[in-house]
Amino acid sequence: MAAVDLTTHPGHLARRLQQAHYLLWNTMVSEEITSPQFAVLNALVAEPGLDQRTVGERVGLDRSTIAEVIGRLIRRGLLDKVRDPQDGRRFLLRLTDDGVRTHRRLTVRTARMNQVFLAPLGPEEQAVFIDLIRRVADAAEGLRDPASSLAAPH
Amino acid sequence: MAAVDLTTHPGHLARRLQQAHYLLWNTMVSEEITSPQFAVLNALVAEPGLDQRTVGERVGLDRSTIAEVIGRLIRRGLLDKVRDPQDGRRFLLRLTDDGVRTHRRLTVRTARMNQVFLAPLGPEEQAVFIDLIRRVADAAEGLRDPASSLAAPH
DNA sequence: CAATAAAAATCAGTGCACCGACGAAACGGT
DNA sequence: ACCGTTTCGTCGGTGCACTGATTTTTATTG
Repeated sequence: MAAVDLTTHPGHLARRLQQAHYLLWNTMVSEEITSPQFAVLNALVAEPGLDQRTVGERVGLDRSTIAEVIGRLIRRGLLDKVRDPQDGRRFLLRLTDDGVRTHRRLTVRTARMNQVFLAPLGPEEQAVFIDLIRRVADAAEGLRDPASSLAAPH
Repeated sequence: MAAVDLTTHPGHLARRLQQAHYLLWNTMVSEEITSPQFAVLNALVAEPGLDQRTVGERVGLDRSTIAEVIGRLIRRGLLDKVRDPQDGRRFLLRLTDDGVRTHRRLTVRTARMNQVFLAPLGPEEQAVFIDLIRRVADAAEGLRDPASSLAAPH
């Protein structure tokens, strides 16, 4: 009888929120392009010619994951990857014409999806929600390396 | 130059929030038991003897995923699974002694982790945050089957 | 009571997300 | 010019999450 009420646990709610968004994306935006894939396209619209690692940093994905996502986008012909002539370790990324078109087409739909997603909240609440979630996420992300003496006992 | 500011997109923020929580869980709670696994243990502390599908419903996981999670918990000896004598399709789930101990041990740590996670917000903000995130998640989950004419064009 | 429908679980396939280890390229200082 | 270090990308392994198809068992209906 020592069970906990998970609906008061932000982590559990975060997971459910993310899943709900995943489903809504599939029905309202695209079944072929995922939300992380769109984030990569978007980062390259803003800054063409970025290298792989930096794109991952911009959208919040580690090196392994970004490599997979980029691999899929290249296979679908939305992205090109060329070795940096200045630095042979890097790959420079660039959208294809199809990639640009896809990004433009999906941008409209993401805006509509966001409206539906936030519809249960009033206008002021929506702004508060965005602000709170961003502050928590930012703080937790900054909580990674710094000597942090938060390690679990066992 | 038609790039979007993803820090205003709740879906993108939800993903980052979930990732941040995942990392914090690993450092502050356990590297062996994951948050969804703990949720399953917790559901079975509250209601011992549930079947697999119902546990999935309680914690918000579909049939495929809950099967995998339960498989891991059984392999680690935290859970037992027996056929329902009344209904041969079902498997009834029950915690082992080790499962009960693990749940108790982790409960304390999750509470501490939640404090750290929500620390960037003031006390009232924390309550608002929980309320908003729950309302959005609940609404989006209820948005699944009902004929919903939200389907994407292409 | 047999044919059919519904429900529980599994399986195959795709995709995101992490870690740790590895190889190749570049940089730094001596 | 050289050796050690850092950095970029890859690879292997684990785990969550979904869909759609299949299997087994139960329930329903003609």
